[in-house]
Amino acid sequence: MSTDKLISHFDNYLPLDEKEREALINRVIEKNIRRRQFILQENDVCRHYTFVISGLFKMYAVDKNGTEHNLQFASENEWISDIGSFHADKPSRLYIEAVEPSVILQMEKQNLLYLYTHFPKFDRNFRVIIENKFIELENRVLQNISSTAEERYQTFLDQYPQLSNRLPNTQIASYLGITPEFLSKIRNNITKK
Amino acid sequence: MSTDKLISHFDNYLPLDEKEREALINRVIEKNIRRRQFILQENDVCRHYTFVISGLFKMYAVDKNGTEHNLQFASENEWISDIGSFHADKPSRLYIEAVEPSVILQMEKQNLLYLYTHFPKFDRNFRVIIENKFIELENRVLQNISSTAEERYQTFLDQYPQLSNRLPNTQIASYLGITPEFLSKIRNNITKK
DNA sequence: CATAGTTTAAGGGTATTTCTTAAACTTGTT
DNA sequence: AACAAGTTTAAGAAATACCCTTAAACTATG
Repeated sequence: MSTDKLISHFDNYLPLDEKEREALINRVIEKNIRRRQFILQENDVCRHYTFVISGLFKMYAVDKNGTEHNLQFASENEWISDIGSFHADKPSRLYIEAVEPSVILQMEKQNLLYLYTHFPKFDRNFRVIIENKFIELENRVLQNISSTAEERYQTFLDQYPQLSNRLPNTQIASYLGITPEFLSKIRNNITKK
Repeated sequence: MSTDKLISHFDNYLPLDEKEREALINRVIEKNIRRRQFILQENDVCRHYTFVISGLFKMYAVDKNGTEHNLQFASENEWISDIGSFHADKPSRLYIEAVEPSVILQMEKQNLLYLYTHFPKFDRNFRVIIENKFIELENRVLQNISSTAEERYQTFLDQYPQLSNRLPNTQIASYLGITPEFLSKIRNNITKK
């Protein structure tokens, strides 16, 4: 069962007991998502925390020129959500789109709040989960303000080797904040070395 | 008392009851910090969560050329810490330095863990606190990958007007990921408009 | 409380990085 | 097979860094 993956995801933190497991699996819904299908679109309120069982998503904003800017990727065993929109019930500026055919588990806000209220362990576990995501994001900001595009690309390859195989370079360029043409040039430079 | 500021900080989340307040104030230490004094230096393990009562700090990394890159500022009623170093007990790559004479409250890891274990509300409150910081950081990443230096500067002024008065432009440039000279040019451009 | 020392801001010139545009080519999808 | 999406190349333009000078604004302390 795909809920097993979610249960054992929590083994990386404080493992769930029987009651918590049951409460959790009764409050998530499994969905199959096609490639290019959206689970969040701009101006919609983000209503779910999404846990990826298999597949790959990108979360991005579209600027006034229509250019996409990738804020985050999420693959197996990762959570993805616009948590600003989710918690404030306000329209999102972001899209979340499947890059590969995917299977996900989704939890609505009222259900997450139920878990938080009745089982403090979820507060704890999600605190630690988001602390880790925060650290990751802090490193990314540091890279962005201190490194050249080529260094950022190398770091991306080192840090997410599996992702770099599953994503087209256009998507990686968008994540790094550079144009696909310039990434192509960087790759050419690296090859020559 | 400066601990009152900390207590009422939590009123923005789930307010603390009498026992929680007492547990909290018994586990923090107040310190006066001089301008330019460090509360964390590279290669030291970050041993405290620091809550700023008054004053202003910058957290930054120093690259191989000796250039500082500001990851974060923290003023009144904000938490600052290298949480990666703090939780993993590993040497930090960051400095936290007072930009102004400051008063802080510091909590050691064992005390924070005590609060987490005995009063679930702290898990909850720190989860929400870090969720908010995560959202802020996500917005900054989006800015970094999608906007010009001038746009980022304008956003900074709009978002942190008080900070922009208390910080020299060199520090703001470092936060934005540009050179002080280029920020000076940007300011010149803006004036002309 | 004055002055020397340090930090900050601004300006100009040149070098480097990165973007823009456009076209050709390759690969993947239906 | 046909269309869409992704990659590469190249030339010129724009954004930004780098280096240096000068002047102004702090700040420490004799």
